[in-house]
Amino acid sequence: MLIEIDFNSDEALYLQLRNQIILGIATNTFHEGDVLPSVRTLADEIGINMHTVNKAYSVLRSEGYVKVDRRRGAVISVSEAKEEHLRQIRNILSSTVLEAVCRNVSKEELHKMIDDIYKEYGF
Amino acid sequence: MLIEIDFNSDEALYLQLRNQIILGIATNTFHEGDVLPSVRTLADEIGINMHTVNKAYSVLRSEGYVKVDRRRGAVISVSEAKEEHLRQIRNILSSTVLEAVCRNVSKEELHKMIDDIYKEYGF
DNA sequence: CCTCTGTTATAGAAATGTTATAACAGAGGT
DNA sequence: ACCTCTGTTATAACATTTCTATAACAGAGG
Repeated sequence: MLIEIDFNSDEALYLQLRNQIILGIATNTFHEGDVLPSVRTLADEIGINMHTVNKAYSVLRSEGYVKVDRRRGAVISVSEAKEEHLRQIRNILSSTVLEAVCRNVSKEELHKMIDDIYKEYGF
Repeated sequence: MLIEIDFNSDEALYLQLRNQIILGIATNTFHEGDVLPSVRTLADEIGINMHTVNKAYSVLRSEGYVKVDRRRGAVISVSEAKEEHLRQIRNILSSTVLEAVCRNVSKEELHKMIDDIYKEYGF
């Protein structure tokens, strides 16, 4: 998978990397059980430090997207704690809804946006 | 309005403040034209530095939630550049949708969540 | 044994967040 | 005129976070 990092972005490198990997999982570029490149390999490919990649992997592990095996490396393994995921996503959505309400964006418009995004990615 | 700041949160103080004010606007605690407390007053009330409040106000201004008048202070004035707001909200939603897809959260579940959040706030 | 994993421990540089003083210009009230 | 209230600007200092750089360690496999 092509990982694209924008060094001019104000988003932290390890978060960009996290997001790219989540994108990869969502779009089926990475499948359950796939092994991500080692921290050193990926760091070299992207041209960043090993520890930055390690931080991204640690975040992904703590969020339940990968399991890290000392011998095999980081393996895609999406947690199935759905209740917790729902809570987490609800939290993010809450902020978005508040901003939408301020901007006179209706519930229906948000629904449509979500549908559009699903279509856009072909889900 | 009661502004609640959590000093143990890992979220920056100025962002917590920004979010609380957006919450206030969304829930109609703050209305169009209302004047927010001066940076010094609010800083004293909360117990933080004037510049931190100023940063929150600056962010809110750049995002189109308030207009800052040198004589009157920060006045609630929600921008009406709806196209831009839609783009912005769509961006935030995109990340959320990707995470949802990874977690096997369906489009319908997201719709329901949004409806629930709207209900929760009484919109 | 050698090499590959992630992990840990330091250390330093750079950027960001927060606080602290101080001063300025503009507007309103007295 | 004077005082006081706005936001704004300019410094400075400090803590935290982010990113890099080296180095070493333990576990597993060839």
